[in-house]
Amino acid sequence: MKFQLDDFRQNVYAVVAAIPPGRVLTYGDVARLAGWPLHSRWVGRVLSQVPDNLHLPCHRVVNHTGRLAPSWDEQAWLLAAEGVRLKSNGCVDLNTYRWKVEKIIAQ
DNA sequence: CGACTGACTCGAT
DNA sequence: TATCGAGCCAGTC
Repeated sequence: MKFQLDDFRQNVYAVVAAIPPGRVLTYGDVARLAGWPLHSRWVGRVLSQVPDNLHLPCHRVVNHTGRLAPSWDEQAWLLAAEGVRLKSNGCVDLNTYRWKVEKIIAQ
């Protein structure tokens, strides 16, 4: 199956939209759930291009260490508003907030 | 065609 | 958790 950015993007949207409030996912998780485990980098690219009118909770997506996206200060604020407590170094506590899900998109 | 880039990840330290 | 290095993959120039 050839990689299609449009399909991938749709899956990413679906995955991100399904993240419950107060939980977070890593880019790798989103990529895996979207059906393309090796495209974690593409998740970041897609999320950076997601139109505002979709109102996706992309602030609930962080990298695998819990670090937030660079040059996006609003993310920390949004997370805090949902009760996600950041560690003093600005990282999300993945052990506490990482969303544990097997699979939400049928391939 | 090739080099570079990135909101990434993983293993070792 | 932090840092390093190597691997990753499609887009861009």
